[in-house]
Amino acid sequence: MKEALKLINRGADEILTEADLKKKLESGKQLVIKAGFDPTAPDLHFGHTVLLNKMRHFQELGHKVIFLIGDFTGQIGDPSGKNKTRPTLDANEVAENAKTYKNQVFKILKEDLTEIRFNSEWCNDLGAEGIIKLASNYNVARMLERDDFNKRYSSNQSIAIHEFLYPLIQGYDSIALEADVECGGTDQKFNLLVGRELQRAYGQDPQVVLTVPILEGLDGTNKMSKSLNNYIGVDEAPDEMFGKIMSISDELMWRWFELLSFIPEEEIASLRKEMEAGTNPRDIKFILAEELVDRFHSKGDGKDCKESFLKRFQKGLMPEDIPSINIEIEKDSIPLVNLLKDAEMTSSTSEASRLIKQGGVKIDSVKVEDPKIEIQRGSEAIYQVGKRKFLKIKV
RNA sequence: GGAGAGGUGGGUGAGUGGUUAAUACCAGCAGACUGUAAAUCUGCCGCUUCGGCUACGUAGGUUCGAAUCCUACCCUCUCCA
Repeated sequence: MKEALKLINRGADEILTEADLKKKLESGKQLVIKAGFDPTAPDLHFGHTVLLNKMRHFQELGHKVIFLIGDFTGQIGDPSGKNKTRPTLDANEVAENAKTYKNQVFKILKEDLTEIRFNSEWCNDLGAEGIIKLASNYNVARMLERDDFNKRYSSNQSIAIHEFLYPLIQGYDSIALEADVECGGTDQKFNLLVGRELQRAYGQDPQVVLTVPILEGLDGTNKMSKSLNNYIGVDEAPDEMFGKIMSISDELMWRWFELLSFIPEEEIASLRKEMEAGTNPRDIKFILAEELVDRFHSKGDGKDCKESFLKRFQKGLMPEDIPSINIEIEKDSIPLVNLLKDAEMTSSTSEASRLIKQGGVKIDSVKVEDPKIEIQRGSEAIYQVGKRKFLKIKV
């Protein structure tokens, strides 16, 4: 029991309440562990894995994990006026996204102890009556306690009524699933607590709320998210993943060790001492990068990445596995700027021309000086844009 | 329903008829320096067939000329009912 609690506590931000958790664990029954995911963004990144790791811990203790896809909530769409219109998903897209999730989550979760569910299963039948009944169990004053509502309310920004419904529906999911524990990021704390109260109102044993810290993205300050483009996807190629991990700040490295690594805490502490004693922080970052690449690819890939990384940057060599593409052209030659755009190495010809002027474009390791050069048909070369983008293009 | 305030490039936010593709800051990108770190410095930061073209909520209008003036509409916020 002590060990179980220790495992669950590792990397957790808050457990509400630990006494309740202990009681549930002691009951000896298989607990239902729930966590919700957005159906519109099926690509998991490292930020999500903090949560998945925690769910995995419960599985190690024999409990059942429910990976809940909020397709019902996703259908309602746009949560706040400013965020544009969120595309509403049809059943096919949802199924497609669920498949993507499946391919990704089982890199961490145990398949036999995981159920993938959709909240439309029960929400579609809720009806107006059900929603009103649900809403009657909560009140506006409490709702306004939620941090983001509070901020918007006091700074005179709009809060749409249906935004109040989201936490309620999320809570209803817990009722439908009879969840024993719900896990989520710290930013979900309020919503998770609503679930707790609603379960009580519906005569259920309230769920334990477990929050995990939000992982900072590559920039080191903002939370990792796709829209900020500061993320590492679990599906990314080994080299890409390795490179991105190496590019994080030393500060952030320790945070990632804490939240993503499975290395025992004591060992992490001694690594920190090593660094203070003069070890190159880069070498310590290698340990992190290797571990994570191994986890999301195959054992040994991390080491390979490290080797090619060293080759590339210490000796200034090209990476080994450069993807290559063919570009068809109509005339006998094509301006370089257009080629780069067509190959999607830059987003526009203007950007390409800018980068060339700034010395950021190389062909076969030779810096391009003239933004107007043309590439002849039949040529094949390795193009480099910036430090990280390499592509072999055959014209 | 009434009165008022406001909607500017990824974000914050200047700009009230004319060198304004639009001040400034942040973010982002490239280069230098490094450990593909941070910090710092430098440059860039709408698109283009390089002739131009399209941009300041939307649609019209006034004008030689509008983000700036007028009209209608849409949206957000405040106060009153």
